[in-house]
Amino acid sequence: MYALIDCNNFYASCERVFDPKLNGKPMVVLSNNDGCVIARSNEAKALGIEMGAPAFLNEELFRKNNIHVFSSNYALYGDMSARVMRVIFDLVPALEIYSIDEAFVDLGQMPYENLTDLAFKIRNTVYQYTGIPVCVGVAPTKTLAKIANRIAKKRTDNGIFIIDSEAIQEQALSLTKLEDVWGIGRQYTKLLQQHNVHTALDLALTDIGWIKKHMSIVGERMVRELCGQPCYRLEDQPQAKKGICTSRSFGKAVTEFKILEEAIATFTARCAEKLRRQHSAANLMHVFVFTNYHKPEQPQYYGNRVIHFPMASNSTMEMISYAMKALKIIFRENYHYKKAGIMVSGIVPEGQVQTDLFVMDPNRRERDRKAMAVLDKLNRRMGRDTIKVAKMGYNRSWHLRQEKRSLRYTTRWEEMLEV
DNA sequence: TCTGGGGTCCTAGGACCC
DNA sequence: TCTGGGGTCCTAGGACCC
Repeated sequence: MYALIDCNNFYASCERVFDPKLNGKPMVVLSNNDGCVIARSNEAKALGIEMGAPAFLNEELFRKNNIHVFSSNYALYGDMSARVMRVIFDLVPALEIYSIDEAFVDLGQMPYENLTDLAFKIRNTVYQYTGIPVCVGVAPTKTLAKIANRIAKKRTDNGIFIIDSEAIQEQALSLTKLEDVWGIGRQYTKLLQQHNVHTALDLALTDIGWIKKHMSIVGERMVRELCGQPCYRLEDQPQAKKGICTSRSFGKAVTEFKILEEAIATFTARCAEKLRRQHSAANLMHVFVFTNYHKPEQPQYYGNRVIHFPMASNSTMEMISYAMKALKIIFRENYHYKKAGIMVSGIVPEGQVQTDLFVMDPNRRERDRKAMAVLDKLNRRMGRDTIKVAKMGYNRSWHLRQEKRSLRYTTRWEEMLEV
């Protein structure tokens, strides 16, 4: 059996832990740059606020209903997530962290009474230790555990739902709409509805050959999982990423080359950090800049350039020097840039970098490696960008708009909650 | 003034290898 | 008479997830 543990309205719940006045009140959390609604409390959902709704179109609605609005505070959510995961990990044999607010657990052959006890124990302990409410769904496959969790959230009072018999499984499938199945997106919903498939139960009963033909092996696995046949195991060892991207929309449009340089240098430094954290190096870098496509009346431009490194790298200094060259090539005067980013790929393990006989001075690589190790250590201990490359600058004009961010209660001494 | 930021996997087709 | 049988790697495009 698998359990899926999913935090309720996670970002909203994190805010409530440190400001209990918000309990029972409608509230939303906005995306980076205060753009879209990305989390809603139940009260906000009940008021009809849609996921992904642009904030500036809903200001009236927010005001009229006294909805509390927050900028996203990823320092807080990331740290709270780590705490929730640690609490769960202490109670179970193996844990797969699936997303910032979800985890799968493999429960093996545990008997029913123990499953129920464990599910309650997880729910109660996480709430007691972190203040975050979670729901637990238990079923013979991951896809069914997703469905069980959904039912636990929407249709139970105690936040637990266990699929442990064929009768319950069939009932759970018949209560689940097609588009709510894990792996069914917009396109497959359209395709399947044309073939008179409307619920998860209809999908489970669809001819597997037809599924394979129209939805590939991925669809076949999904249908088998719905029938109770496990096709996915617990992945408790996180895999190294195959591509890493750091990109941001700017708080306000950028026209100056120098400011764009600082943004690109900063994004590159983040990508290099992420590479070093997973002990990888990249062979390719993709640099891109955008104007604002929501404003078709302005001149539009999309500039992008791919750089092949002479040797795979994860050195912030080296990568920034390549990124700056790419930016010089793609930059055009007189455009209002709204977004930029860096993507790295061709990722290899740090210890398996194919060396180049002619290009790079091996002494410099070794010097960079040591410098990066010291930089990471200092920045981990003293805070991000305590030591940084000068090109990343001090100009904050391109930074995110975050007008309503709460304090970083758990990661900054100076922002700790005062009682 | 104003619309997020990350990821994964699969398939088909083309170019190449022996 | 009548044109083999195996592979790999890369890219683009399309689907999906949180």
